[in-house]
Amino acid sequence: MSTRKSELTRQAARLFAEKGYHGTSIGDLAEAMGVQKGSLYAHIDSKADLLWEVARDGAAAFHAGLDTVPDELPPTEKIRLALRAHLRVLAEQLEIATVFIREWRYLEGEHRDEFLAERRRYEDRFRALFREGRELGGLRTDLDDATATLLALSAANWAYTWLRPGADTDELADRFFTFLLDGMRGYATPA
Amino acid sequence: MSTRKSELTRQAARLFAEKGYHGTSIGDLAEAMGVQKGSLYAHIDSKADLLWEVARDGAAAFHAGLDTVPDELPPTEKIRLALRAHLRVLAEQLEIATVFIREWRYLEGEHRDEFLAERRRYEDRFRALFREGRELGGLRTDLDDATATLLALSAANWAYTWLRPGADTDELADRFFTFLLDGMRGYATPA
DNA sequence: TTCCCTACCTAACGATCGTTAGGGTCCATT
DNA sequence: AATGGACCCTAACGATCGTTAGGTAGGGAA
Repeated sequence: MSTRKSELTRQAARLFAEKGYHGTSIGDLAEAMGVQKGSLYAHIDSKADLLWEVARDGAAAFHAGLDTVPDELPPTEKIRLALRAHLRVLAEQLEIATVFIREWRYLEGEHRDEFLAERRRYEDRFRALFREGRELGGLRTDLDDATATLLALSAANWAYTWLRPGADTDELADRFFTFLLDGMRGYATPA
Repeated sequence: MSTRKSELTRQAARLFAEKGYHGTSIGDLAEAMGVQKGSLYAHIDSKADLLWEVARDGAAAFHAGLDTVPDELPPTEKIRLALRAHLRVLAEQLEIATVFIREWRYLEGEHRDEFLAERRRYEDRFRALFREGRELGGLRTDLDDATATLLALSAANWAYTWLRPGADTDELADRFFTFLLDGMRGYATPA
């Protein structure tokens, strides 16, 4: 892949995250590249394709994050590392991640279907960790793992709205993990 | 307020939520109203004003939700009811809530500032509940209430992406509440 | 030297954008 | 009968939209 093309998708991710897909014009992108807007079509077929490429890169980044979690660890430890991986991708590639989380919905047709499949697969991989934790130990045996996954992924996804690039996401992920596992109830006040 | 005007803001909320603010044209709005696009300007000054009105309605709805939580209850109970209120607003006014949560960022100038102030105030009201829980009992005395609030509000906000109108949000809120308070760790596996 | 590829240019296309001006119709109130 | 307000129309404005066609400059490979 040529240098110029990858620079263009980088700028696209930045602008789509900042101004939204529909709020970003081809002219904006051309200006960011220091080029006339017609010149962009040497690199892309359409604006929609650009969105697709950024969204696809985002999906790949999040999946790659989960891939770093070793298989043989205890389930709860894998959940902790999965949270770390998710937040790390978010902080290190915030603009691409923002497109993955928020702007993907402007995809149309096959691209949209393909994206949704990848996104569902990512959520399923996450969900499997909680099921594993319930079945193999670490988590409560009566765990509602669908709700548990929802809670964890909600926290993980919403972070794109407030996470600052360069933050210590490992420490933050561990704090979230502790909350999710142990809760926040006071010791002296049972149910 | 005239019937037509409020119908227009209703349609605006619906379309902004569905297609995004920049993805919705004045022509789309006019078509939804069964009217020529120029005719809309008898009711509004600009498209931006319309976004502002929907966002403001959203802020009012969420604040009104928190207002229903009685003051004299135990802190943890207030947190449970606050979660219920938030999810109820979400489910009952999903389109307005979506604008409140996602589309507000296309506001500009004073409207944007005013919105952000209301939003911050809402988060502060939420945060106060967790601080109260730590100080007055119910939550752990060593609670990191900033992170706790973040976790709860993340779950509450992200719900706009998957919540279906008409869902039993009270039961769902209680499930989230139980998770947040008691965690998901298994009894046989202490830290 | 010739050839091709990458990269960008200029110039324009038809469509659509948000917005405005001026006029018209209906109806309730006076 | 006259008034005024709510509501909508037509027609157009200048700007901007995404996209295309055809041409040019430079550099590395043949």
